[in-house]
Amino acid sequence: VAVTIADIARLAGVSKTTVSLIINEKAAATRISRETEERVRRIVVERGFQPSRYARGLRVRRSHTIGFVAPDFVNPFFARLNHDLEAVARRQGCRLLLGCSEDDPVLEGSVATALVSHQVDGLIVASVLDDSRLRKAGAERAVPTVFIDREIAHGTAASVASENEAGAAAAVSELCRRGARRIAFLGGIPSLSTSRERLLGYHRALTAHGLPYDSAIVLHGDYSAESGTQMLERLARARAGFDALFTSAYTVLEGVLAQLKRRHGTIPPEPMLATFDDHPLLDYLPVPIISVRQDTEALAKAAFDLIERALKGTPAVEHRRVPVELIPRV
Amino acid sequence: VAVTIADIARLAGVSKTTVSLIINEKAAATRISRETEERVRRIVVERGFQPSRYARGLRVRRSHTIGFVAPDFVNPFFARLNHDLEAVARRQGCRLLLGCSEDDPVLEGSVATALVSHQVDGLIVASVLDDSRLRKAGAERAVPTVFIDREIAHGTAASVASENEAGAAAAVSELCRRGARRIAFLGGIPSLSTSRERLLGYHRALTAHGLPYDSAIVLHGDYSAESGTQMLERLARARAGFDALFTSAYTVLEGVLAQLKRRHGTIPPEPMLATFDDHPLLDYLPVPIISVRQDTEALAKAAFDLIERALKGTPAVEHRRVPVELIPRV
DNA sequence: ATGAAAGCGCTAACAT
DNA sequence: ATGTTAGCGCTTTCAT
Repeated sequence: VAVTIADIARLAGVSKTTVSLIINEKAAATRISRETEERVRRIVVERGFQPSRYARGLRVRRSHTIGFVAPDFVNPFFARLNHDLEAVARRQGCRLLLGCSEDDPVLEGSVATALVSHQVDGLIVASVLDDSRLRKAGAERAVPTVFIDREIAHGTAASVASENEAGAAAAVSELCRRGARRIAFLGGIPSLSTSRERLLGYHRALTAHGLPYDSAIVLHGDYSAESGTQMLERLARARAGFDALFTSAYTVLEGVLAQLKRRHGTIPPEPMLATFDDHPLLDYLPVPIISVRQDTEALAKAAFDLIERALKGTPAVEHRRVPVELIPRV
Repeated sequence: VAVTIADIARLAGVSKTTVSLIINEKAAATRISRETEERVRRIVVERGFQPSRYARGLRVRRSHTIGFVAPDFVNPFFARLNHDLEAVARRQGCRLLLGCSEDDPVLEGSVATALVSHQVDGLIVASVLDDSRLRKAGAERAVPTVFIDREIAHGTAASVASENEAGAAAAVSELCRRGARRIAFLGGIPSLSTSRERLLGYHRALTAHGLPYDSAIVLHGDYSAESGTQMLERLARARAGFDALFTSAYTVLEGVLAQLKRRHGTIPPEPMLATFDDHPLLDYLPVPIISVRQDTEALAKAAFDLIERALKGTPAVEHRRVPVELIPRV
């Protein structure tokens, strides 16, 4: 059914080489005459010829496809990241091939392998793997990989992430400035760099404001709304008082809000709330929620930049950090 | 670098045929002895052999890849759709290849073409094309295509969409039941089936409740937040009174909320608000927003089902509708 | 129960 | 300025 390069060649009365050179814009070498080029191009358009990526990929070993694996594409942070990655891919003439890990290390592994077998030119992954599992994962990839959002084993593979520590510190400081004295920390998967760094920022802000660190009000779970709900319940049961709450991700905040509403019928003014990540609708809640907005566009650009670099044979293991924006909401 | 089927064959002391048969689970024909199979499998695992999709695709004409083009992956509806499509693709051993149209017909065309040139087995598209442009678009695809969310030219290609009319009618009826007498309709791109059908539902609900249809409070724009803001401004300037507002998509609602907040400093209890689409955070707004939740999982499943069917050579042009859920919020 | 060989559509080195 | 040819890694028909 599909028309091949051979068809075009026959139709134009030239060789496949000639056609190939023309469609790949390599007629530049003045090798091909103006008129042959015209003629061939006309026929190409006429017949709607589309070179097969498969045949080409088989030869050239470039798929113009890059893989993106993330735990969840609904989470507004990853949704935006996804959107922005697609946009920069598009500008580069690439396509994004998706894989969802559901924050499950095993699934992540199989999904990444699947993408590799699809011959992606590069892999961008928001990984749930902790450092211990790294070597195994690293081994199976001959594909340029950059870790995004979550940094794995500093020093092994390139990565791009937000300034987690500074962002968390800014948000927690803002809580302090508003008079909070006991701020609970509801974290995500504790082994991930995001959680660790945000906890560090929390700690730093506490210290800066002369507040003590109390592990009784520092909880961990995973990055799901249910986990947010559960952590808040645990906190309540423990009767360790608190007047403010910092959630380390949007999803966790969602769970917290659900639980607050369930308990109070509405979102009460106390505890004060701050969160990593942002969402437009936060502007309209009855209480002012301090949030930290990540620059997904910059993250996306940086990730591609690193992939590009690796593809060009400069496999520098670089770690980039992107600034975040504090949205105070008064 | 990569290990090929020839390597495995050599290592195992068998032919490529044998290896191929084994990795494709076609040893079932008892053709291959138990022990050869074992041996080959061991070596495959040992060497981490991954057959090249390109070579295979070249032969078999199946990429196990399907394309998804949507206007925006941040919009929570499309984010969820994207997420769910990835999940069902994964279960089928397929991957999702992304393309964003930004609700621009030209971009949509080029992005769809790009996906086709990547040899996707099928195309799922939330199209911004209106009926007039259809023939052109349809022509370039020899690829099984199903339109999702937005139905193009009833009768030409398969489609899956929500019960837009019923959903809108339910939401608007709920507004009536709460005492609304003049309900404004803020639509999206008027040529799209979603807008038309939701408008129909609005109309039907009005009629059912004995309310007149007044075109002065029925506006159209596009599916962006800015458009929501502008429509609300136009409405205010026109001084055509209204006591309730129905937005035909989440994005439009976002723009409306932004404008309301800008004007009143907060979201006022009047006008009453209802919208197509849903978001978890709507639960926590200070005013009860009636929303209509689409069943993205069902949409995703249906879309794949139709693609599957077409691939199996039953190219029935089918139009599926999936029910929506009214979330009243009192 | 297994192998040889042709060929999918393309690119690129090497003629001419 | 243009053509020949040898693969890329795989599947599949046809032998054995």
